[in-house]
Amino acid sequence: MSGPDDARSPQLLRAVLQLREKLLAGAFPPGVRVAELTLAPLLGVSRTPLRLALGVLEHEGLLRMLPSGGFVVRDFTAADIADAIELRGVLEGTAARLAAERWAGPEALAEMRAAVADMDGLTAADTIDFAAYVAANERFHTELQRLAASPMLDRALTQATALPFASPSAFVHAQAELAEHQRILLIAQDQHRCILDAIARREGGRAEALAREHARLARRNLDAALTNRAAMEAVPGAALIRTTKPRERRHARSA
Amino acid sequence: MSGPDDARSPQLLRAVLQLREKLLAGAFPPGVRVAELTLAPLLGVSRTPLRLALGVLEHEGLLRMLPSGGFVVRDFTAADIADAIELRGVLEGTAARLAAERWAGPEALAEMRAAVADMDGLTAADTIDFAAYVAANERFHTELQRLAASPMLDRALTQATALPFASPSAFVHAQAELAEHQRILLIAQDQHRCILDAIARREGGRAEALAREHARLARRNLDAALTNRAAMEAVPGAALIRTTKPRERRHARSA
DNA sequence: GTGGTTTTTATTGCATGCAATTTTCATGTG
DNA sequence: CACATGAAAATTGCATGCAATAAAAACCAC
Repeated sequence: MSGPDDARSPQLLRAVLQLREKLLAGAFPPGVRVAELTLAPLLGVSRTPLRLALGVLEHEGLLRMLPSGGFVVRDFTAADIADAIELRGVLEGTAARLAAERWAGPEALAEMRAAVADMDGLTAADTIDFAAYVAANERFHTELQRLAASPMLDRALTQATALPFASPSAFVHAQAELAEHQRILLIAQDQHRCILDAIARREGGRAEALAREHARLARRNLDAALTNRAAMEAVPGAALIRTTKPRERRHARSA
Repeated sequence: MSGPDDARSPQLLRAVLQLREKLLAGAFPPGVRVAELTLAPLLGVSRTPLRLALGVLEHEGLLRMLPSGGFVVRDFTAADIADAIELRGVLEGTAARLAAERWAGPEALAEMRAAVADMDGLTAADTIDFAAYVAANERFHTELQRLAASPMLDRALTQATALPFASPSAFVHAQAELAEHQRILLIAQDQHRCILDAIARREGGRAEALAREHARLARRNLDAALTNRAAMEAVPGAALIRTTKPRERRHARSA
């Protein structure tokens, strides 16, 4: 799902993985301070790698740095999420355009064609295998990124999709709770086909517009999920979404 | 120039600033390993904050992490820089579009108007005050970002412009060395005016297209500078640009 | 001289102690 | 009861020691 966490040392990796999981699961409510001395024994690592991990998670956007030092759990408004999705759309649109302009060789689009074919089969079935669909969807988006052949764009996309609800598959599970999920999935799949077609024909502008609109589908899912409690629960990182007004948290105690 | 380095502790800040300056000045050639024990005394900080600083610079893109641990100085191809500029164009285009859609209140555009007026005056003069122009230019781009009112986009733009040659003013100094610099500056200034006009009229699509093309001007400057040694020297971080083929650095010794 | 192996050196990653600072709690005052 | 003041506790940021590991050097066989 998220970027390459590898190439990092074991302790740091453990700390990042565990802490990220806890944060997304809502183990620490937004606004509370995450204290090193509290977390270190909890995660089974020392303060040094833990501090690095906190920096990583801050960079990912899950934590916010305090001016006086230390970190607090971030919260996200619906507007934040909408903007994150919009940003992903812009970046994937650029990836689609670059892919259309840059692919070369007869086999260049084979992998993407395979991913689309997979999803074709899955969406045609009566009951949808969501896990398999998510896998194929990720494959499609990863391939899009690869075809763009732009390390700089890679970096930007990695950061943009690091936020859990900005990832391409963020709302797939939530869709299962929605009445119109079958219809939405069919539309998404048609967009996949059209994007691939535009790339194959080197229609960069069309590919970009389509990829943007494809992300907008996630935005619509967000709007739908915001009025559907069961759907919202299925969104990763739901615990970090601010539902109430900027309420006065008298004492946002440490955790 | 770059993002908010504040809110970080003094030692870390010192390390980041000094090391970044040294890297951009070319104190360490690309490919060499930056060893903590070598740098710590050089920068006057301990290894702990230095390690954090290395992480920051890696995130900025100036350093690359080795699988075996440690960091090496990155190098950049012309294609990398072109893509970084293209990416900035895409993001600033999005900022311009959002600004057009979102600004409110009679005074919202005052600051941007002032920046444009400043540059109008400066470009009309016989000899151009480059320092003042750079300042006004930064003001314009900062204001564009503010008007977009999107924290997520802010993050992406901050990362994208962190690379020295991707910053909006990266090639202004290099322009001074080019024969056609006066003409280029006039074009750039006209683009500023048009972007502002499009935002004021809420013509989002036009604002986006203009901002993209505005970044393309930097791309043209890059192409020009690549064939002009004096101009290239004036580009920040020129020492990190790979000019030769991926030559075999037998022993890229530590520094 | 070249290639492979062992020894030596250098470097990173981690743990922990300490001082400075911030935050919290308690107390007193209007 | 609100608010300012001061003391106590907690927390961060930094420095440094140590073990594991990677890189380099030395060495030897061919």
